[in-house]
Parts: sequence; C-alpha cells; structure tokens
Amino acid sequence: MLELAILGLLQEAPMHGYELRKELATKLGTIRAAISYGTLYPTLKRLHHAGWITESSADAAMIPPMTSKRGRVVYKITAEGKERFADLLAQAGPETYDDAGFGVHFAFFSRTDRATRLRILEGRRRRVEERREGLREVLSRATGRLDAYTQELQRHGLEAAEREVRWLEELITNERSGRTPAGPSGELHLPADPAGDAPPEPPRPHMDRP
Amino acid sequence: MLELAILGLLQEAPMHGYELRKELATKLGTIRAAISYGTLYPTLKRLHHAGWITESSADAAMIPPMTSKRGRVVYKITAEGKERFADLLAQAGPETYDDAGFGVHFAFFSRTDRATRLRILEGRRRRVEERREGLREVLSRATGRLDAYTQELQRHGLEAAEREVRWLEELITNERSGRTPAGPSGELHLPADPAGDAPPEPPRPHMDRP
DNA sequence: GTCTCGATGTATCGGCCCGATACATCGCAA
DNA sequence: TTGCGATGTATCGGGCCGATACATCGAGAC
Repeated sequence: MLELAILGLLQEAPMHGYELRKELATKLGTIRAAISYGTLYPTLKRLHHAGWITESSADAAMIPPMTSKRGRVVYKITAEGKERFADLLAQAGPETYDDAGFGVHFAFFSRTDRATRLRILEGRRRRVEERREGLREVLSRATGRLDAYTQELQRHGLEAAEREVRWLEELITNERSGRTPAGPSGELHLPADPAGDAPPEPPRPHMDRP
Repeated sequence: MLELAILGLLQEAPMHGYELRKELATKLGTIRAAISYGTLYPTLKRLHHAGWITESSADAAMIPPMTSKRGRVVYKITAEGKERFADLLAQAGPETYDDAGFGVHFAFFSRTDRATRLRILEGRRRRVEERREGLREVLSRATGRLDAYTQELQRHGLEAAEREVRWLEELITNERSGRTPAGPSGELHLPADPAGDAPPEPPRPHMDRP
C-alpha cells in the first residue's frame, strides 16, 4: 500500500524521505497519522532495488521548493516506476477494499479513470456492507450475551458503517452522472496538479452535507 | 493488544484457538474483522511461555458448550494471567488510544473501574480531537493544493472524527453521572457475565440516538 | 454404503509496518 | 557560544497479516 502512495507522490515531484513523510501525512491524514521511518526507508530501499525509483545523493542542483540546505538523498520516480504506479492504480485486489488500501486508492482518484473509480467504490461498498451486516447480526443476537459496553461499541461501529455506505452511494451516483466530489460548502476544486493522462473531469458537482 | 483480548476472553471460559478466534471476531467486530491464525497461535504460544495461560491437550473431560468432538488444545488462564490482565486493563500507554487499542479496552469496560474508564475515554477523546484539528488545518489550507477527491476524503474523515468526539463526550458525561451505555432504543443491558470484581453499575441510562 | 464437501482445528512462513532508538547537521535565539 | 528544535537518514525487534498446508469429523449426495 505504501508503495502505491510513494510512487504517486514521487510522480508529482522528486523528494527526500522527510518531505515524503510529511506529504504522506497530509494526503493520507485520514488513513494513518504519519508513516513511520522504520517503514519508509526500507520501502524506499525496496522500490529502489526494484528499479521503480532512483536515489540521487544530491548536493548540486537542488530543487528550489525547500529551504534547500544540504539535503541528503533525493528520490525520483523512473519510467518503470510510472508504469508500476499505473498498474497498481488500475488493478484491485482484496486489499484494495480495506481501510488503508481504499484510502490510498481514493487519494489518487484524480489520476484514475472513471471505470476503475467505480469498480473500487463498489468493491469498497460491498466490503463495508458485509461488515455492516455482520454487526447487525451480532447486535440482534446480542441481548444478554454481550455486556452494555460491548454492545455500545458495536452500535457505534454499525452507525459508522451505515454512514460510510451512504457516503459511498453518493460518490457512486456522482461518478455515474459524471460529477466530481465537492468541497465542504459545495464548491468544486479541480485538481491543481498538471497530471498528464488524467480522466476528463466534467464540472458542476453537487454533494449536500448530511 | 491481542494479548489483552485473549486474556480477557479466557477469563470468561477456557477455549481452544478456533473458538477464541470466533469470540474475538464478535467481540471486536468493530475493530478488526477476524484475527489471523498467523497471529493467534504465535501469541498463544507467547502467553503460554510467559506463564499467563496453560495449554492442556484435552481429550477427556471436555467442556460441554461445543459439539465437543475430539478437541485439540484447550487454553486456560492462570492466576498470573489474571493479574496480568488486570494490569493491562488498568495501565494506559499511548497505544491505548489508537483505534485498535481503544476498541479492545472499551470492549472490557464492564471489568474496568470507573476511574480508569474515564481516563481512557478522555485520552481517546484527546487523540481524536488532535486528529480532527489536523484535518481541519489541512482542509482550510487545501484550496488549490489538494484535488477534489483528496479533499473529499479528508472531509469524510473530519466528519467521522467530529462524530466520534461527540460520542465520547456523551459516554464521558454518562460515566460522570454514574450511568451505563444504552442499547439502540435506549434500553439498558447490564453485563450478563458474572464478572467478580466489576464496578458498581447503577441503573438508569440515557443515550439518545443522533 | 461410501464419498466428497464444508466446518472444525492447529500450525508455519514471508513480509509489511510500527515504535524506539541512534546519529548528524543547520539556523536561530538566549 | 551554546544549546535547542527542526531537519534528515537509518536500523532493530516485534506484532500482525495473508497464504498455505495438513488433519479430522458430520452430513448430505449418489
């Protein structure tokens, strides 16, 4: 999962580990608070070994954005890495539908074609529906078998699942009718990055707050 | 985290691995769908090695509940295991407040004293509030920097965080006024298990559905 | 009658990811 | 000038997961 996220971010710009971690945190803030270095560096090493990224021990020719300093290692995606990213984006296994997997895929939806978006949204919906049914099952049989706190936990989980299903339904409806999700007050924010082969993003969204 | 859950379940009754996994799944259904055997058996081995549980290769004197058969290994908690469970229940580190840790602790709240319950609920609330603030921060600075999908993801995450904080507030209020959580329609379900040293559970709950 | 199939049941292996920890450098303010 | 907080790279032990393998039992299919 991290692999996909890293490749996706490096596709926007080369970075070193520290930046990567921060970008990861803001882009995937919903999924995991911040990626651990104990995960990040080994993963980068793995990606490098596989040939998806390069590690340039940069000193000259710094990228302007940061305060520059004497940065250490700058990671850059390769052509094969871009292919790999596209593959990972398009193909959806079971792990695509758990919390983390879905979150990462969703975060890169603006680089995903509509058909894949729909496939993933529907897969995720199915997954959450199963979870929801499981919780309903347990709760219906629970009276006397589970204590009040455990029941309350399940009830809260059930509510979250129902809410997510509704959210997914809205997103699916919007996708089918060619809309894009809306910001908090209903305005549209088109992707700011000049991603090359992105799908056509028709304007005019709509998504009312519950 | 699993250690706490296993000890807690074995305190109710001896079981073998298969049953343990099923009980774990229903009790912690909100947290993780089902524990993997690749986690369960090594953990059981670890607990056995530490002396918290015993592994009896049972054949005679089966416990009545299940269809019995020729069960393999029955796990049983030891006196030291019960002490360990009490310790784990009472002490709260940082991992007590993440999703999994909080869920497990909460699931055993009926065996926890009120002071600890309050401490854990407040710690969790603090954690979720931090997450919520982080998301608000990102969303407020996001216009133009994040594409529509990423923003929608954050928005949904923010809403979930706000909702959980509200939920926690209610629980904390109820704890302070000596109530116990309520079922879906407001009825009270006292713990069914005859847990020995459980805290006094005054009646009359109240918790309205949003 | 027997045979296959699904539920029960125990166990290992490779791999991802985390938290703790250890360093080293840079800019700035006391 | 010294020391502190942000930046930055890296490793290690350990928890947990998914895939896999294997064995037994009860029941319905044929």
